[in-house]
Amino acid sequence: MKTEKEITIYDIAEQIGVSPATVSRALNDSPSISIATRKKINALAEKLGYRRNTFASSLRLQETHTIGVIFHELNSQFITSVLAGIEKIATEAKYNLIIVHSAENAITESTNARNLFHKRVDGVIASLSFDTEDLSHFKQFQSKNIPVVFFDRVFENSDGAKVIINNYQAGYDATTHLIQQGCKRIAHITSSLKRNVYSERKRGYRQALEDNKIKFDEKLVIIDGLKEEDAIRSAKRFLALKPLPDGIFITNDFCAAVVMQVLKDSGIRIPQDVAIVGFNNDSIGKVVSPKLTTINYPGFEMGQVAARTIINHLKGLWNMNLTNTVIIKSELIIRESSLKNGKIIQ
Amino acid sequence: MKTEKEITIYDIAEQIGVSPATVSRALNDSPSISIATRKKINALAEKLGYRRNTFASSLRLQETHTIGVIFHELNSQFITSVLAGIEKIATEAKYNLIIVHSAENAITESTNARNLFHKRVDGVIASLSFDTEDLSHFKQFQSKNIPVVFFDRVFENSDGAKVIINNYQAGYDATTHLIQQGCKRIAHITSSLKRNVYSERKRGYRQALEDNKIKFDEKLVIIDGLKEEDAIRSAKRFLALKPLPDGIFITNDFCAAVVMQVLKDSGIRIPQDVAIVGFNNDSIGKVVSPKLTTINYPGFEMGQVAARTIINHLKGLWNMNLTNTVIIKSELIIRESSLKNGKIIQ
DNA sequence: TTTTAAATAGCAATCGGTTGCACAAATTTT
DNA sequence: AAAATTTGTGCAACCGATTGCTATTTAAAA
Repeated sequence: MKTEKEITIYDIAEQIGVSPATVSRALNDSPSISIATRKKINALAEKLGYRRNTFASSLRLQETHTIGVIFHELNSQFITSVLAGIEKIATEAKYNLIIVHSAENAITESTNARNLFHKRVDGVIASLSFDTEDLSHFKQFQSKNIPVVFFDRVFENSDGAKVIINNYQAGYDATTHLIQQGCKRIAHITSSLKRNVYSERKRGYRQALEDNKIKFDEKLVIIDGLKEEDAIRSAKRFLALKPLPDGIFITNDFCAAVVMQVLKDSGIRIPQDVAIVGFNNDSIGKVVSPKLTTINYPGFEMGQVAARTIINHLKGLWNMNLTNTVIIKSELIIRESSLKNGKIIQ
Repeated sequence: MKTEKEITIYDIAEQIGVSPATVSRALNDSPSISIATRKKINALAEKLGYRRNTFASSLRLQETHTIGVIFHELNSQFITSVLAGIEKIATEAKYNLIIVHSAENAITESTNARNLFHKRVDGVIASLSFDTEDLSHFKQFQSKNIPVVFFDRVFENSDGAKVIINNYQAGYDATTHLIQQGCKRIAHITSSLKRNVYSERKRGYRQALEDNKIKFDEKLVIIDGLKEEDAIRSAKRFLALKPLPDGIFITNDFCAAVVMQVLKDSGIRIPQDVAIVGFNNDSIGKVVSPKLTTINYPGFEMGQVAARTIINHLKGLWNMNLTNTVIIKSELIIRESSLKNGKIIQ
């Protein structure tokens, strides 16, 4: 079906009158070829519209210059920022990306891992799905010495490199802020505690309560998914709590926005009746009213660090297994939704 | 660096005592190999953890079974839905995807196209960036008979397959709805009129005004980007209009949400003072107050249609150039932000 | 039983780029 | 001017899967 014939190094070699080996070396800027020859070959290649056959190359070199990215879902600004960060570094280093997502499903994640393995990625960057129970599907990479870097959702006590934030601290800060605003009874809407990000935030939430002499109550912890319907369900469960809490720490901005909407529809005033703190610093937080207090989660930076880690490892610049965990800085951003007293910042 | 040796068809052939050719055929379920042999080979392949070397295969077959997807930006639910739709169909047909985005930049788009070309994708699905002026960077695909399908943002009078909605009709419907709600002076916040989606919507907006004997006024058309800062700027320009219009048709939900926020901050009541209709049916529209009236833009379906079109073409099931343009259905979703009178539907 | 046809599997070339080693030419050193 | 280097290129063997053509075996037909 192809119309124009594909140009190969053999064509170029023939036209210039050198061997294909010389052409190959010239195109790779090998110093063993004279500059004059190199120039001539590159010029002709350009003119003929030569494009390297990456399959032939990968076949011979046994490497793909490709990094696989596995993540849970494409539904937040945080995750798109991470991808942008990865993309930036990968592009600079001339690595290709194959991006797959698990839709929060452990089986899909496993299938995706298998696919990446078959596509022979040189390395993997991953964030775990909701219900992933173990890392067995990443073993295949280890067996071929393919590096894997986890970000965001990780198994904290597993081997390998990880890029995370201090979720415990973030949860602690968010809760402390609510307490400082005068909240006495604070609920926590979160998601699968199998995931470090949520369990750690909960730990921070709990510790902050206890440090302020507020009794931790498991009944105030509402666990569900992060989709719209899940958030609506969570909000309803919140509304059923008696007496109604006066603050909520919600581990996701979109979820927080939906909950806020449901509460407002029920005639609850925010923050006067219920103060809310979200998580992620998604742009949605700035278009809801009141604007959402949240934790800034630096996705772009996280993506960059993850990509840089794996690429440097692949290039042999450092051994990844030594640098085990990188912790990125996060911080509380105070807006209106949590301000029972005090001024509006921002 | 690899630890475990990679299994090839030669290893399998040797262990079973057949030729590599037989193994290859068996793994591809060729009927020219007896069922017994096929079973034996597949079982051993499985046992040894064989993985097909796709480079060797692509090199030999001169096809990659990969589709490139170029789109403008990863910032809306619409676009992630499109990707999900493409992904679904591609996965079912065992096609791989390479996904790149231009960040609304014509030069990046061009570079991306070049990269996909070098990676020898079998086909391309694309939506144009903001400031793309011409389709010259897609010529390279035509020259090799690589099919290209455009979706959403297209050049309407160019050759090739397109998957779009009737943007004119959608703009007409949105504006008519505002008029029916009693709006007399309706502004339009939109984006680059180089893009069909925006120019067509504007055309619909204008026609609706004229059909209802409202004079079209170019001064009421505000053109800017779609990011948060752009939307804030648009909102300020809107606020400077004298007399202030009583309705706005905004061609993007996120943008509409931001504008709404700015207007509310200025003490404007929505929809009483200004009624608003957005576009895309992003989930953000349901968490702002009042909830946003919008146009449902079926991204998932659009992605599926685009992918199906190109894959069927690649499989030779139909000739894409004959089926020129597919129009997907869109519709007005009425929520609170536009209801000056009438009941809330939802 | 012999001939013909069908089923099964192998040979060997091919896809295009890379690279260790060999070799010739140009340059420098003795 | 001869010997020792340095520089620039070519040869040929990979990398692994695929497939047209051929050869062999087996089953069916004459």
